[in-house]
Amino acid sequence: MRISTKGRYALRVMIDLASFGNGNFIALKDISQRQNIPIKYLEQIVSTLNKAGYLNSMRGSNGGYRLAMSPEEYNVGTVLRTVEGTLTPVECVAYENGVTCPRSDSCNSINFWKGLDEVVNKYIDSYTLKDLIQQ
Amino acid sequence: MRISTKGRYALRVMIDLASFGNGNFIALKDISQRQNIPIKYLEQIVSTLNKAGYLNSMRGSNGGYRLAMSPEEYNVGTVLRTVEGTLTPVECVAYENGVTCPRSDSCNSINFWKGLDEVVNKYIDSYTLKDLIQQ
DNA sequence: ACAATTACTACCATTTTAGTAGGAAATGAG
DNA sequence: CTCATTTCCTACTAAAATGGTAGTAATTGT
Repeated sequence: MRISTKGRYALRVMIDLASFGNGNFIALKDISQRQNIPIKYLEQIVSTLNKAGYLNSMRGSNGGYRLAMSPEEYNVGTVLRTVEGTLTPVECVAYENGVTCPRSDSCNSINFWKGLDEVVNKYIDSYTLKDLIQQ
Repeated sequence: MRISTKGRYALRVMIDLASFGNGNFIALKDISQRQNIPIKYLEQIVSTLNKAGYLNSMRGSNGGYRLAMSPEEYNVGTVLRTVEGTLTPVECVAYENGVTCPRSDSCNSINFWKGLDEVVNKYIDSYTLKDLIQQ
């Protein structure tokens, strides 16, 4: 039931960009130093966030990343789901379009798990990046 | 953010005992067959539940396990936490008696994570074993 | 005595996590 | 135009966690 470093680091990157960015491009080198996260690992995480459209990037000297939107427009849940892949507590909750678990007919717990998935997502979706910065 | 097989299997064992037990001792062999879970793996999980006092056991022929209480007295959250170890989304939330994360002074997210921990535990604690059986 | 069952402990293959590593492509500065 | 700096892309890897297997001792009813 743990959030991996990818999820935690992703939030820290977003918080860092929101706090120190001010609309300018920030190099990963700087974020890496401030947040004490290996730059090569950061690259991978930021790449995912970038492809998802949450960041703007620029190469070359003076390059870096910046937020694509303002902090209150980022939903923490969206960011976490993007880098973590999925947050469903059990696999069957993630099943789609008609696929069902082989045990589904005798399963007593599916509604319990779906409910857990719901409260988790509802909670993390109730936070924006701005909320985190203001802590 | 996944619940491991230990947690899922533990719930299925408890549900099985509640459904087929009727106060009698049920051998793991039977539960293993009904639930299609390897008996040797079940032994480990059930051992944890037994040591926690949730089950009564008897050795020898006609031996097995039975619930130590009635289904409505079991809290699903308690069972899950017992077999899964901890359910905290990030390590620092589990810290106790004064131990703090080295980043705690610059951390914006601790309250967010604590809140997540709370909604998860509150939800799973709102279910009893009886609730699951009645699904 | 013996078959059936729990109790205990060690081991192990696979998957996931948390990185490392190397180089290509782009970009601004000089 | 060249060079330092930075993102972009892909492959690799050590360590930990997961999901079991395996063997054997102890207990109990028949």
